[in-house]
Amino acid sequence: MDRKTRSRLEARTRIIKALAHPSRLFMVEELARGKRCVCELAEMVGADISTVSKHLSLLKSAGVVRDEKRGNQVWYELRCTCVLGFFDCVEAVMDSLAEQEREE
Amino acid sequence: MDRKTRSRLEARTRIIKALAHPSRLFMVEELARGKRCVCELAEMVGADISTVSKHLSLLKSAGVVRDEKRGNQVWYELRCTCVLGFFDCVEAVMDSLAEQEREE
DNA sequence: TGGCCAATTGGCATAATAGCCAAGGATGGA
DNA sequence: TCCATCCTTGGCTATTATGCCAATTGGCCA
Repeated sequence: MDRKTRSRLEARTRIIKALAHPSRLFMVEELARGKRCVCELAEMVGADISTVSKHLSLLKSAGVVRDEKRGNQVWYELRCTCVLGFFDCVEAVMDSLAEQEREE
Repeated sequence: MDRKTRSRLEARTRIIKALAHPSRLFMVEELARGKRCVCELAEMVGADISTVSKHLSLLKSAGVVRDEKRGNQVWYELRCTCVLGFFDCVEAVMDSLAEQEREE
């Protein structure tokens, strides 16, 4: 694996890692329905606001979401709805895994 | 976030996490071209065989790949090619991120 | 049986993540 | 100006992930 390939894969990995957490998946699904502010998401996720803020910051730096300040609130929105396409595939893999386990 | 939702998201997370590593991405792309044995992949990735074996074991338990013993070798193959669809989306997110950075 | 090769597993050290509390910065209203 | 609210950041600990070496398993062949 040469340096160029590795660098390309690391860039992809940053985005995939950003999605690889239950709370972040939850927020992405929620943001697919519309903009939400941090305190709303924190309430829904059921974690400390600082934790949720860090999750959002991570999603933002990965390019998955975008933020917008309004007064003293910060609203987040999905930047790329194609991310939702991930989930269909993930479901397919899960079905495939279930099938595999039945085989054994 | 209720218990049922969390459990569903954790299941999805397992699969996404399995893809969230440069070497594993590399192997998935390589397996998209056809079956490969562990030593071939280890050679290509440029890591210790034991490391590659653990990566493959992780991908397998996530349901992304399947293995098949032939003599004293083990061949791996993609179980669900839809995983490749991830990458198109990832590219889109990366483009979107580049755009975001130009804006700022 | 003994030796070799492929692969997995155990063990360990290091690095990266996650989550909370506390502190700080910004905004809006009284 | 003072205070409350919203959010982010720093700091810390606990957990998890990574990658190597060493040891082990399993198959093949002489």
